[in-house]
Amino acid sequence: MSRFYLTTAIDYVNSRPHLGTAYEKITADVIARYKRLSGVTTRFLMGNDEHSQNVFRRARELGLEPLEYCNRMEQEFRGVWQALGISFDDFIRTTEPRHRVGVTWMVERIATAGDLYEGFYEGWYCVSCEAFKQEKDLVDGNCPIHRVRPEWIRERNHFFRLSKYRDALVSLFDRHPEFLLPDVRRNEILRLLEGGLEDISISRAGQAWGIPLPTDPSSAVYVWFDALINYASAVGLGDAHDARFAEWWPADLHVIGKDITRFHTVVWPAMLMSAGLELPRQVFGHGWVHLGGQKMSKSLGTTLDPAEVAGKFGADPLRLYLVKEIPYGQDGDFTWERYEERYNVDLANNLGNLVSRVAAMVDKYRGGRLGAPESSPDALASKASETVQVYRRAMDGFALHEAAAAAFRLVDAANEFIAQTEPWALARDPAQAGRLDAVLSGAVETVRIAAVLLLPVMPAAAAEILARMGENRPPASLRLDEDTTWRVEPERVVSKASALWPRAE
RNA sequence: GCCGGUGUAGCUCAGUGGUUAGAGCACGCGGCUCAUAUCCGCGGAGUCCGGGGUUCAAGUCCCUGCACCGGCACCA
Repeated sequence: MSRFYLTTAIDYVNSRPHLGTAYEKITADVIARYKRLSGVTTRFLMGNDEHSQNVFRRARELGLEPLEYCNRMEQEFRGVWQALGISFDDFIRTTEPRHRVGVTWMVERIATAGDLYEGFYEGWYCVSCEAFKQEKDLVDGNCPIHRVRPEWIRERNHFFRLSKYRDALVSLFDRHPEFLLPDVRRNEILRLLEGGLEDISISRAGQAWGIPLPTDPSSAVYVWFDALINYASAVGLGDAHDARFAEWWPADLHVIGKDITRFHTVVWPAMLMSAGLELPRQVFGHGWVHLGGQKMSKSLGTTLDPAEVAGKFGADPLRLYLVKEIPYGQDGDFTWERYEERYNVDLANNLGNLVSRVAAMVDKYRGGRLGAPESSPDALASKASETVQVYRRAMDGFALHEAAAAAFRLVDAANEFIAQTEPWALARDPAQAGRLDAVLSGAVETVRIAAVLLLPVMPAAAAEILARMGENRPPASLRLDEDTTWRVEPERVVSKASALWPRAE
């Protein structure tokens, strides 16, 4: 029995999720739903990253205990994900005991392997920020936020022997070109590896907010070293006899933003190698969603609340836009103008209107009930079958945008078919009754197949369309193989209802 | 600075060395009336960033210039 374990990056909780964060979860959700539709046992993990000094500071600003603050933020995040129809199976928080167990185990294993040593981390430290600053981030030698000169601090902490794993990583990329997609990200990492690796510090001294380093409890595990481990701790890392870990590790796919590729394809595999664990099979670094050509930035206030966007036309139109209009792996752009355009074209005019006209004709000419057609439109049936092929190939290669576009070409084919066969003319001629049944059945069947293909992208809308087309099984029980095969039903009950997506002006 | 990417219709973008370079939107014309003023068909529209080169043949390959974007290790 095949299984698929996929994850997204866990999110800092110092502010509510923005559209870019939502983009990652939506595309991962499309992949998860596609796998389930394909009959693959799927586990989809998401979560929150809570051990950050920014989170600690934010909580204090609000006069809250950090954990109390994180509890509130968890509800905020879960609320947004629910509104967007994200079908995660598990949600991990890095403050959970199961994560602490995993991190502790991992650090101990790495230490046992001889890959942990004490050293000194040096850098510019801004007392007001309580954080180290990069040289390049300083403005005239001062902290850009507090406008004060940071102190040069030398802090004793613990290093991970990342450099030791350079050759093994080069070999990994060599043997598994598919390990990191898209290719542009892979090339960047290969160049980084060519330049050699330095060991990295994985602890911070004297921080109370974090997981204590097992080998030196006065230090905390640095936040991102802590964070990466969530993928494994969520399935029971830390207990060799945990059945869930044996079942689900390694992950099949980490979906992440392109900015954190290095952590996932260099540091994380090295950590796993050191600990003697299997490596994730694949990492996909998606691009950014820009706003009107501008990079989204919290500090510049150029962010967009996904709940606000979903509030306009619903979650499914937003999901469709992000999936279909942005080639997966590249950067994309969101503007309200373009969003409204795509809503009107794809949903109001094409898919929505198609559902309306088909249902209306079955209602008007056949009282909502279609008998067995004497024949089936072969051209349309082969178009459907060809579309399914294209769709599957695209989805399997993470070309989510092409898969969505393929489904909409089938919608176009149905509209074209109706224009050519003119059911309204057939309805006027009693001698053409059999032909009318065949035409209407063919149209309904095409809409049904298109809706099955759209289930991963627009789960709620596709389910509604299926119900209107007379599909009475629950969407979760449908399977891509059998349920996208052209059918000739002895009877179809089609329901007419209000417009799915009224045109926006 | 080094490395990489992008530049194609008014807009957003496709385009394996091989007829007359395509799609969607926008625009114009025609058709239909089942449908959410929707749908279907036809059409106008391009110095494929500039310059050189390879080739029987270049939007596509090579060199070069310009413009914009990204990456360059403790930024999830």
